[in-house]
Amino acid sequence: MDSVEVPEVVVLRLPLYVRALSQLASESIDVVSSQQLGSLLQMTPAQIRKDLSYFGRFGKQGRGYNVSFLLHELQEILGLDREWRACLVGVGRLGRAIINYPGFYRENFRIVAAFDGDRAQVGSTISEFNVQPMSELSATVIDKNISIGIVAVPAQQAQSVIDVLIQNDIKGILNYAPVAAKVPMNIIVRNIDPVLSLQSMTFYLRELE
Amino acid sequence: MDSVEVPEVVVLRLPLYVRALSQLASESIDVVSSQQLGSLLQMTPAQIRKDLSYFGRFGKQGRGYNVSFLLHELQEILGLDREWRACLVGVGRLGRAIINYPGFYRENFRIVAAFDGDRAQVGSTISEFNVQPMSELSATVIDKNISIGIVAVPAQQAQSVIDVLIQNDIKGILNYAPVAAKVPMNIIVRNIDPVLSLQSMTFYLRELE
DNA sequence: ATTACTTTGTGCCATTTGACACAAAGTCTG
DNA sequence: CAGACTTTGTGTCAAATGGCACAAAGTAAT
Repeated sequence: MDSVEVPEVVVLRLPLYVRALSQLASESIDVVSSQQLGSLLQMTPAQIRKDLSYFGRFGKQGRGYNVSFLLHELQEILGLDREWRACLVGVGRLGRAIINYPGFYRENFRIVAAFDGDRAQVGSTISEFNVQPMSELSATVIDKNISIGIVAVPAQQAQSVIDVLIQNDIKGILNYAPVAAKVPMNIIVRNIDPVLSLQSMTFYLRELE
Repeated sequence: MDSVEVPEVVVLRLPLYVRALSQLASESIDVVSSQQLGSLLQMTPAQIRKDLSYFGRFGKQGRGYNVSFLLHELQEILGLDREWRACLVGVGRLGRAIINYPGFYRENFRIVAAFDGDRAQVGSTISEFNVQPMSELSATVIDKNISIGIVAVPAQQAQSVIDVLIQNDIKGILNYAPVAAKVPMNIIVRNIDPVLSLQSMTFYLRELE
């Protein structure tokens, strides 16, 4: 099947296609060309076609791509045709915002448990979640079939939290802490770090003044 | 000076170096080699040296880099040796979390105004901010010398908000809305989109089950 | 049916990006 | 101060990435 390894950059773009296609589907648009998709996403049609060609031949010459067909194919490729369960670690300001963010739920990501290393937080209730101590992580991950850990603790504690998650067989980590996590190669980490984004932005803004 | 254009990938990595160096400085470490920095950040020493070489010769052979010197140099290169003022657009759940996030302030990014297109929100007070109507954006941007716009409105309204920001001479946009913003080339956009991150993560998690 | 379009999938090439490896320059030890 | 290390900065090459351009395959209109 995948005789050639799919480059990671390609995988990173697939969700963009999924989002654009969802949008088109919701507008009852049946067919879309790589041209149109490209102008929606600000990228060249050739890149879109090439990305898709890693996975199959989804289009029709002279016509384009069937929106709902391609959408479903991509969702299946990305594993979005199922529910994913995550646990949150850290229920400070950031953690609470994450729990209350409806965007995860809408895309079939379920936060099903919340942990905190701070004794003072444990036992409190945050929007229907009972905040559990880290010692219960092991049992809860198995019990609730959790595969993703969301890290929202201060920088100093992040690495040790990540270590615990990995020890408990978590394979994917969404890291909001401002640290470069050290993890084995088979663990997938995604960092959310608005400060880094701003700090690279100012390099270009600076030149304008 | 910059006879060769600095690649954007390099600029994106500089903030990582700044962060690591800050960490080292706070531990009173005076000197660091590209080797050590590399193991901290999980990258090859050669890449670090090459990245830095775009901007100057900061190291000493046989010794490494002076931490506080290199830190200051990079901060200056990135324009982090000054304060940057931003306005927030959208004071829903996400916007409120952003306002209350102390990480921006700590790194010299100041949110100095908050706007919302929703009449119902305008006039309310959110942690000392008076929420202003979009009609006041133009005057406030000039008045408060704002150069960055932080977009935290629903997807549907994002593009029009971004258009307004650009019309008012905002050159950098931190976009939390799940849309591919259409902007002229001279505008710098950084997207914060945890759902996209998760959706590319599951591609790899899926293979494990 | 024929002709003029449209659009895909991909071979090919140019550009970008990353890593190796080494001379040059400095440090350290005895 | 000599010799063994260490480490930078960069020339060179290899790999990854992106875009062009075109044959093949379809559509549409007369």
